[in-house]
Amino acid sequence: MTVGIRDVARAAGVSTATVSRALGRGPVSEALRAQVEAAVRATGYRPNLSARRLRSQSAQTIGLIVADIRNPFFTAVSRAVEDAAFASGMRVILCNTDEDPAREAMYLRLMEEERVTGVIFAPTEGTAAALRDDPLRFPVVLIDRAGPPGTHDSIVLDNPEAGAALVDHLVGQGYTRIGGLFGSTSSTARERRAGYEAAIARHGLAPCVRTIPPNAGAAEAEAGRWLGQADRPDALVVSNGLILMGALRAARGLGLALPGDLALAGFDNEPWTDLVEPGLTVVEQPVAEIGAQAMRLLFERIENPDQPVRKLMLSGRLIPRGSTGRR
Amino acid sequence: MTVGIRDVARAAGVSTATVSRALGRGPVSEALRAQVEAAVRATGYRPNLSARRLRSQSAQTIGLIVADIRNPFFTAVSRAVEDAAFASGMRVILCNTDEDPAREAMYLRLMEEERVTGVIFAPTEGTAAALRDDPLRFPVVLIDRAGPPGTHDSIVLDNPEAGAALVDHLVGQGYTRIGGLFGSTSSTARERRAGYEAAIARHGLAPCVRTIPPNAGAAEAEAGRWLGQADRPDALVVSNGLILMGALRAARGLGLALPGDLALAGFDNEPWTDLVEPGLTVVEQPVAEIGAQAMRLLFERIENPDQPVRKLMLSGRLIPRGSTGRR
DNA sequence: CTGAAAGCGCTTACAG
DNA sequence: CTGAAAGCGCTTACAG
Repeated sequence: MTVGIRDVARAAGVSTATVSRALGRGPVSEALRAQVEAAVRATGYRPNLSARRLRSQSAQTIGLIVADIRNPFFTAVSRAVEDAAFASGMRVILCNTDEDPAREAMYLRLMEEERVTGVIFAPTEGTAAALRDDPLRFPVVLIDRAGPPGTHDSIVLDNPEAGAALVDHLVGQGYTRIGGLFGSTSSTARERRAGYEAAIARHGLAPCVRTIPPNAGAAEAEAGRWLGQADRPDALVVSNGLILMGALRAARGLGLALPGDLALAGFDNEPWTDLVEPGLTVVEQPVAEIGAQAMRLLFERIENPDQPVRKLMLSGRLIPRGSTGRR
Repeated sequence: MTVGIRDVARAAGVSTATVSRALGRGPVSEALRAQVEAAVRATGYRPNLSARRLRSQSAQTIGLIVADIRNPFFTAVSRAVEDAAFASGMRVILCNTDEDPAREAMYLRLMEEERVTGVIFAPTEGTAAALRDDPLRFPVVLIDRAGPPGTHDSIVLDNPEAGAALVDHLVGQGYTRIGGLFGSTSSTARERRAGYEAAIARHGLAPCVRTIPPNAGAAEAEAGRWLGQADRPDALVVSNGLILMGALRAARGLGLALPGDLALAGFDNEPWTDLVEPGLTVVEQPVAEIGAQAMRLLFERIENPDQPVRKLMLSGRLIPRGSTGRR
């Protein structure tokens, strides 16, 4: 019923091998190539990619496994990944894990069964750690969160540096009671926290940290409790864009003025962060660059499987705005 | 080198047919099933999905073709689609078209070659129109933009109703010089404009419309020119969230106060729209519902290919906020 | 440059 | 319930 390569071969008066060569880059005379192309048009032939993959042992497929595509960081990265894949004639399988190790395991298994060309993966800390004992069967580049040193290529923000930069900025603006609200599931949040703590110590200040599931709802609830207390901090550093939004809502809900009652600073230069009043001080991540570089690392790994493991570290850019105005 | 079903069969002391049945839902005795499972574990076997697809003629794959995953509407829809696919044991291939007909055509061809189970597609108007003459070879549900009546299942917002609702609301708040800034490439924008124009006429007002490429930059530029004129409108209705953001930036740039100098209302209840000052009046689309229902329509179409074409129309919800306060 | 033939790794009638 | 065998639709040595 559906037209296969044999039908095209018959219509063109050639062998299936010639059809295959004419459609690929095989050596075919111009005359036969034209006949084949005409036959393809006449029959409406579409090659079956499953058959092609099985035979050629090449899936031409990239897996993209992220926590949640709705997180703007991953949205932007996924777009860059898809663009690079498109340019290389590859398709992208999209997977959301919700930071659930069971879903992560399921999708990693799927990637094996798909015999994917490679995978871009943002793992939870537990899964990343497990990667040491049980390395993946396909080329992979970890994004946003690096795994154990030396096991897989990765591309991450310089998180300690960025966390410290926010503290330094706040100290420079005159704040001294600087709290930190960090996500609890990712190495990213932990590294940003480490940078925060190092800078706090360097300035001779007292650290004050709370950790939460990295979503806006949990952030708003926890920040609401915290900022409602009498001994609340006068500045808050948070570890991602969703938490930043939750903290802002909490401050608004308590009637706290920014930056008079509270300074607020965080991560991800999302378009809304300069539209709110006051604008929010953030560390901008080069999101498109991260996606594009991740694909570059992946392709180079595929090209040369035995090259040493690489870790690419990008610096964030501090964008000071009104939310951290001088105290 | 890689372990196949034959290796598992050998290790389990059974035929490959039995391994296949044990891994699927075929009839296998408990004893043999246990042997097979042990052999799978021992060998680390992973079924080859390309081979399985080729043989079983079932791709278990959904294609998702949208304009740009970074548009929050498509971000949310894609998440709902992936959730539904995951629940049904299917994978999702993600495609961004940038509203480029050439990219749309390329991805539709890819879907044919993948022999996908079905596709969720947000087409440009031109491509949607072409679907009438050359219907797709796979089940498809159009989202956000319906094609020509009766050719494909679709799920859309009641756009004329929503466009009119925004005008009615503005008129009720005392505005009379209501302009419309609409995207130029989608039927969605055209329908919202039609609703705007119908309501404007019904109220005996004068329509005033400009159209632009549907992105924030173009919206900011055009709104900036428009709102800088002496005879500028006192209220603006815009056709999506990106344009809304651009228009807000333009108003801010011109120093126009909302709603005193200008009322502003649009589409998509993105999280930031109630964080800016004043909050922005929007029509909220049931984004998760749209994604989930699209998948339901798709599965039902796959189940029953000959059922009549269905068009599911969902009403938006007007959320009045400060940006359209009483004149 | 071209064709006949083998085979990628599975599933599924078919027969028992 | 189980196995031997055919075949899904391609690509690719191999030989000419």
